[in-house]
Amino acid sequence: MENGVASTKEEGFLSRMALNDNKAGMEGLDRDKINKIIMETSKGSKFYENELKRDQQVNQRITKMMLQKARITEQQLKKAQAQVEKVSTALEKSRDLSRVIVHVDMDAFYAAVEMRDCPELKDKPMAVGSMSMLSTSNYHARKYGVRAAMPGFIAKKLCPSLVIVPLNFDKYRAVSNEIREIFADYDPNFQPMSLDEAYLDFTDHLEQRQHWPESTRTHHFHEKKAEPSQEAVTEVRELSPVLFEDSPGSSPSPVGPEGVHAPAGDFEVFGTSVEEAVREMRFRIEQKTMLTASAGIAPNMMLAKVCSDKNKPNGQYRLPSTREAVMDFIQNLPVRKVCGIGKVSEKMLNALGISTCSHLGQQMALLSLLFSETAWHHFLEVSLGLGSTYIPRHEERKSMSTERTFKELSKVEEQLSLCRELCEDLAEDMKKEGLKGKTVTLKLKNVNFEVKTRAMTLPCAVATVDEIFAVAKDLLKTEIENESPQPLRLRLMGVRISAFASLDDKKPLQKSIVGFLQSGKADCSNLPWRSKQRQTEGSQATVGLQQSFFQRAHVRRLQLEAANAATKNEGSGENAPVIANTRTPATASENNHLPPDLSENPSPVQAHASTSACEESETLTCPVCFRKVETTDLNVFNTHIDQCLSNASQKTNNGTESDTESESGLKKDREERAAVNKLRRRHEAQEKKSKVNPQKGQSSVKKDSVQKVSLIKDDNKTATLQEPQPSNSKGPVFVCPVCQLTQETHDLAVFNHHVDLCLNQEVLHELGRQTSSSINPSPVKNSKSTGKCVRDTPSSPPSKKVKSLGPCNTIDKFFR
DNA sequence: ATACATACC
DNA sequence: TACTGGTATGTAT
Repeated sequence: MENGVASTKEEGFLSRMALNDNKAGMEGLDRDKINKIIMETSKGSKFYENELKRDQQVNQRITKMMLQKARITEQQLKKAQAQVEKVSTALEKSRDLSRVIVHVDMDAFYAAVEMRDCPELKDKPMAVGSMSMLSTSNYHARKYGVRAAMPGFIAKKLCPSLVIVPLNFDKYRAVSNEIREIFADYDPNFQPMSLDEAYLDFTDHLEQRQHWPESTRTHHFHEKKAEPSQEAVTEVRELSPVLFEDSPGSSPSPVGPEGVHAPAGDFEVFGTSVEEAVREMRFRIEQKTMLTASAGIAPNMMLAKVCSDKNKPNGQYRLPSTREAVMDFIQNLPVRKVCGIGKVSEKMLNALGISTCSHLGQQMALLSLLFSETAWHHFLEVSLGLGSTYIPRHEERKSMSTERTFKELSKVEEQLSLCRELCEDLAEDMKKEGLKGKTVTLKLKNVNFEVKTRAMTLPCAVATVDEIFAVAKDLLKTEIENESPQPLRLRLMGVRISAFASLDDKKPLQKSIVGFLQSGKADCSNLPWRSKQRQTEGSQATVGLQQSFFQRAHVRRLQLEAANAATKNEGSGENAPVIANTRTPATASENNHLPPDLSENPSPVQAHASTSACEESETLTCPVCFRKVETTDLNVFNTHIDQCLSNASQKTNNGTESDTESESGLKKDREERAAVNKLRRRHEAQEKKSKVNPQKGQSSVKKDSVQKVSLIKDDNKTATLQEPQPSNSKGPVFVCPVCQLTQETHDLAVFNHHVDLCLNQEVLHELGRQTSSSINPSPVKNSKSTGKCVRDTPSSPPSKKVKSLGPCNTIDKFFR
């Protein structure tokens, strides 16, 4: 039975084109009528044709999946079931209901702002955006089926009286800043997801709040109304733009056990419960911005997100922190509501007869055979109502891009100049953030909506217009050539830059240490497996230490700079251009049938680009004095650092302190540095361990999955193993994150023990570098042990120099 | 490393 | 007339 597979093309296709009515404010619409209008308006357009094509591709994927499903044997299924149960048990064990996570989301944000600022709009269906694309719509308009991501011209067909207001980002950003100030009062580490949305961890706030006096929980109405006797609730509503007719409404604080009641007047006292705290936050948002927000309260992020949608607009919903409540809540939840499951996943799951989370749970064995490991793990977590209980710190950006849609562009000169413009914009943005990246990607969309990306990675990071354009132009040229004599008929072009080398400085090596300094957590905040890890006491402690150490280093640097004001120092290499001469792609750049523009090209760029060398490969920057040391020899560099350290401590203590004190000052620095490293590494390694074994320390989830041998997976969809695995081996091969040596054990405890030893070894090294004769943790079994714990980054290839460390390993400990 | 697809706002 | 733009991540090669 081909149950679920779209019986007709039309029907299946609707899922892609049709109105998405699972969002708030869309209940009880005339769906069929709306869909008919959407389809009729779209039909025959290039966009429509392309969507059809993409839908076919999804259908093919589904067909393939169904074939795969048909080949599954009982045996396989049973085995898979066992596997799923194992993982499931481990996940269950890791369930943490102790956190109170809140997801806040402004109601129809852009539209609400525009309505607030233009009362004329209040009673009208309106949307923000353009005839080509809408960003959001108000609740009036939603009744007509008008919604975000719908082109304005279609929206107009649905609702001819629709008023479309152009975007005004600066305004939204300003409002966003206002609400973020409020968020920070409840969770200083809140995570903004966009201008109008954020996750907060209320746990700590609530603890504090229990001891707060009423006065601290009292908040005033911003505008004193003429009729002060009115009930607070009513007043709140009057302040808000008319977004809701039949909205659940936040304000009527249910007279909960703690609901301290709102006295009539110009203020309200909020209780100490979660609900009260969240209600208070929303109240303050409304008072401050005259805009309403909705919120979800749950024990993890995934659930909080779903909850915030539940009583939208201007409402909130709390899911109690019990396993039972969570499981009940999940049962009938449509999979599409879950963050991360979009149109396509939904359609594939539907094809398997899965539309709700309970189905998901029932079909896990099957899903584990048909989907990638990451995918089915996600499904499994969702089906158990699990999600992240830790709100990760805002991570550093990984890419930056700019793209533009326009009327057909086919002339080469115009394409080139547009490309240049994009590069200019991008370079400007890069400059603002002081970024440099190694990979430049060109994105093209032709008039048939077909998208292409072409990328090139340079040996060194770049940032300037000329550097970026030099690459983008070559990529574009190549595409033009490949298509010729036909022209490229473009409707969109974009340029992206990624693979950032470093933030403030250009040295890749510098990144870790500077990032560490700034974030107080080094790069580990970037690591993918960080997400579930709660910050440890240890890393908190680091902050203080590292500041004292690095602050002194900074002071030292300033001193030196002052002293050497006249000397060359900075200038020479610092801003040297950075394109390597190997950059130019081997494509036949000249000699072709291109208009002169292509070969004419800014030769200065070329010249500039090809003559400049990778400066970062020539020098290292001292973490103490922050000056460049012109050497590639790490021993030399380490000697320099040692000198700097002793200089620094001597200078600091100069005259005022005795020799012994100075001695101890030096020692203190060293110890601090060691401690910083120790803690940081511990933190990192902990997290690396948790990649193998993600759930808070114990019980192996990933381990199980690592052990999993691909069961079915003939063609694609092979389970990705964490480590390359000898095909015969009976288990995973663990690689120590510290010494990078392969540990051939299947026992996680043994492996963890090894890692701990390795870490301790490092600390010992750090503390008594001169005296220590290495105390090697005996690798459980190692392939090429020199006995030294020389670390090597698993992912980012370090410059060779770091690898080829001599006996002194100060540096590789320092950086990374 | 590159290309493409999916997802989110 | 007209179907975005910015970022991240997963999957396949």
